Amino acid sequence: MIKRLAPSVPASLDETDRALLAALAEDARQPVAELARAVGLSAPSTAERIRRLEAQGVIERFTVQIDPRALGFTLQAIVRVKPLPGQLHLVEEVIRRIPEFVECDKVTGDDCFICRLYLHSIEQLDEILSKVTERAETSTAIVKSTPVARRLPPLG
Amino acid sequence: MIKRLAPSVPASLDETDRALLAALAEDARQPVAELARAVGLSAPSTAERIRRLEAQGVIERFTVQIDPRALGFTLQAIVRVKPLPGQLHLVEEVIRRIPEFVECDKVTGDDCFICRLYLHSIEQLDEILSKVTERAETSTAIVKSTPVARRLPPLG
DNA sequence: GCTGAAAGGGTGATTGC
DNA sequence: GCAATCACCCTTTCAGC
Repeated sequence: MIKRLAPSVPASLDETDRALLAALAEDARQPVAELARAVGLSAPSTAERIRRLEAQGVIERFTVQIDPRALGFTLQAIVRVKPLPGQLHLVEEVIRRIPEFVECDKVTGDDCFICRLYLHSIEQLDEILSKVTERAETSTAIVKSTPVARRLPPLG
Repeated sequence: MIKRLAPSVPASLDETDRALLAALAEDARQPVAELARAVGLSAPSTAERIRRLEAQGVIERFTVQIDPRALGFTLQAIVRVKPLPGQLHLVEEVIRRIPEFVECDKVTGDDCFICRLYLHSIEQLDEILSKVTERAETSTAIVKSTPVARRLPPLG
């Protein structure tokens, strides 16, 4: 396992690093030789850069992207959650414990949390939200389509 | 490259598949032999399952998770966007073209789009939103913390 | 589905430029 | 930073069970 620096250490990335990250994001399993060709370096140099990007914490992990629909999650909802007075921490804990909440951000403004839910059915939405509505007001939006799927931020 | 089926083909996954996906999500680079140990199968069988999961489209891709802070994106915002009459498609196109919008869902309800922005500074927020506000009303929330970072949906 | 073995390829380290 | 080499490990594929 590679020793990582603190995550917020400012990394100075050149054009090659950015190209490398883009290529890795697309296919993290391609051979180093192929990556090297893509970024215009030799294989050893490329391998070295990948190690460095990992050590710097720029690359957090190598992972697989899983299609939620293939797992039966045919529905996505985005829910804004505004805890009732005194319920903030408890609401956060409840959300954390319900695995269908696949993402949750605490934000400024009236709605304290904005969360993403993966669901098998619309009935399940009701079932899950009922665990929250005793302690918070919720506002639900069903995802109809995704014009921009999670993508890389600009690397340039 | 592996031939993939349509993404929405219902995959019937057993416990072993789910364990395998969880292990891969955590570290997609670990040797098949290690994965095999984790799920209690032999290496060849495990490799075969991974191939099948790819062919079924359950695994969409092998990728790297990149820390946006390491790229200098110290700020995240979630913006609800409600296009003015007749501006829906144009707004969608504008969002698509601005790379700082790293995610955008079209949803039911009054706010047509819910988007995530990666930003270098608060000034940049203003700059980017100004490209949208001619054609839509926006409502912005700044991310203060992330109680639940993008995680796997329940595999059970 | 398993084991065992063989073949091929990629990786990682080293050396020298 | 590059190129070349070498040893090692991993993967893949094939038998046979």
